[in-house]
Amino acid sequence: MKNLKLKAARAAKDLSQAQLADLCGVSRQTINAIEKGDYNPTINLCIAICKAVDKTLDELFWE
Amino acid sequence: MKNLKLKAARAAKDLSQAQLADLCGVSRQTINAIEKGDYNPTINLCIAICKAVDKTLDELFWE
DNA sequence: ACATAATGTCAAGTATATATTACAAAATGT
DNA sequence: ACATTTTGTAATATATACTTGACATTATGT
Repeated sequence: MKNLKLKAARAAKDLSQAQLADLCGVSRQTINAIEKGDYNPTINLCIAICKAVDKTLDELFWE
Repeated sequence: MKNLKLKAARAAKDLSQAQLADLCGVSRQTINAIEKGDYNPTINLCIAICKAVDKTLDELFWE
């Protein structure tokens, strides 16, 4: 399932997938895949993403 | 860094590492390593752990 | 003191998260 | 219309999460 909460949070910060990837130290494809929902990132990456877009784990990754 | 919040939550449910591992569908060693803090589990496993011990991601995996 | 359960840890294997390169298709701005 | 940025999506490669099996150590109960 797509992660629309992440997509929205990223939009709210006016970041492209590439910029967010850069902030998190991962590739753009990884961010793309996470938003698209077809994989299972590590908790450390989730935390890095949360910090970059100013959200918490529960806000972005809890159903 | 050790995850003492997880250790406490597991204790509060009176679950052994092996029992928790079973509930989450992973090996005991994986739970042990996560509590010990030397690795970086996937978000799906974190969510499974949270559900098993009745906590949220922020409660167990946010600093 | 003994038995058993729970935890810590190691080595070798398998599965999968993530990287890299590359290209096509949508958006967006001018 | 054109140019540029952004996004979607492959293929192949590498790092690492997780497994299995095994043994040692520390708790817990009787």
